[in-house]
Amino acid sequence: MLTLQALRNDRTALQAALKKRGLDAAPLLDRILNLDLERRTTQKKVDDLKAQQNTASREIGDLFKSGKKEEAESRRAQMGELKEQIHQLDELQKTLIHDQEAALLELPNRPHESVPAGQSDADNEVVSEEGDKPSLHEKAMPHWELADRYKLIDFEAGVKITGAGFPVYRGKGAKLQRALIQFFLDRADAAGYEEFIPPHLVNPDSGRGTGQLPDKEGQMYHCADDDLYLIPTAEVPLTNLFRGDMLNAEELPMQLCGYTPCFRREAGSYGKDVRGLNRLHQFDKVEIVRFERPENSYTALEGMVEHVRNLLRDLELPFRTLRLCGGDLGFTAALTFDLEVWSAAQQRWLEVSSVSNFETYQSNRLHCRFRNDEGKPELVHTLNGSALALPRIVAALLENHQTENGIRIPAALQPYTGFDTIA
RNA sequence: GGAGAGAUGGCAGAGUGGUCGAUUGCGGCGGUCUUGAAAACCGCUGUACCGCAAGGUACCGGGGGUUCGAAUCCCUCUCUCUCCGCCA
Repeated sequence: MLTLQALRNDRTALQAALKKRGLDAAPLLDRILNLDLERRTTQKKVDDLKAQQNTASREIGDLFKSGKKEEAESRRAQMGELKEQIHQLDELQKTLIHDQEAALLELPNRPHESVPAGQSDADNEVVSEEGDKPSLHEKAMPHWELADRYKLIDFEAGVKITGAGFPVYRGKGAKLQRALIQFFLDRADAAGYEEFIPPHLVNPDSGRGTGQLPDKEGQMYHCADDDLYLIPTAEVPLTNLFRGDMLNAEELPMQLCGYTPCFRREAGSYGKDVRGLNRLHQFDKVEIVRFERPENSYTALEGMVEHVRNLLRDLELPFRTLRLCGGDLGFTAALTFDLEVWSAAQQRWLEVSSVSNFETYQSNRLHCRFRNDEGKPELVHTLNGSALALPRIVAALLENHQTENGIRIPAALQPYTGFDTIA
């Protein structure tokens, strides 16, 4: 969430920035600032009363010690009303803080100045496009047919043992998954990201830390008996690693990566969008995460995008980079670049990576800080990106590299698969 | 699952009802000394909120209670550790 300070300091600019999301933040900002004013007034009152109480208590203690018992007793008898007043104001203060916190949680992150205004993904800005879209032979198929033909993925078996959206990978299909994971992890390692294997279930505090809770509750699988959530992305456990911590300034930037399966309920989709590997309830992903000093975070973001581009180049996939517009920008992000690969057989772009800078939006909720050069605690900037999510990469690999004699494995991946063709 | 112990500042670790926001050590910052560094010595060093400031208030795992007054007593929850049981 945004800091109250950011909101108070420069409300006009904030309101203008949020407009790029298509959000009229004025009523919410008014509500928060009014609550803030009331909270401060109450604070002043209650602090004064408590100061009175503290002074009186000290004096009563002194009276007892110096043997003036009667005077002490009479002073003590007078404290009741003061106590009651304090109690009531304390309760009011709690309500105000709670309401203010709740209102603050409703406010999305402030878009970076480079974010274009816009309603939907149609308004995203194409930053660059790279690679040649292949022209396929006449009998070319979409990936779900290829997966079936070469016995790489068994969608029906997944439906039987679990349900739709839980594919079973088999044979070379399974090996391809494992090869991609290893390939992505090796590249992340070479780029300086330390590998982590985090838990795949997290507690509610972690869900709140990265912003999945409370608003996106329905998108995660929940284990009710233990009140744990299946992670929708490794971002959740990786970022929460440092929840509540004071980071060592010399250790910044911190670069983490991790492979995990990801679980998403994704209710409400249908049609070609969810066909085959396009949208799944369980999928694999390698995630990269950075904790940065604020002044470096946008340079770091560029670096992360370039890291992902290099992966796509090595996989010989045509791709483009989008700068998300305000309307398509995630709730918690200040700036996001999406990377999309061209799906030749489906004739459409598939999102394979989303790289974002959250600035202090996550770290404020996480209470994750470092000591700046003045020795003062300061919120870090957090960033993350997929590097990469597997299913749509697999879809594009199958479709774009298909020939009449089988599917060609890109050279960079062959050391990992141990085969150069799927036939 | 059973029994016991514990949770205090960046870290370690004292503190069992009244100048305790908290002794001390480490770490960090500044200084003396030194050509420089180390060592030694001296000093400073938590966070948040209110306030122009002076200052005030809160925070010793979370929540509640007792009391004029709680890190300290009581209740409760969470977590950690040790031992036992079960298990990959």
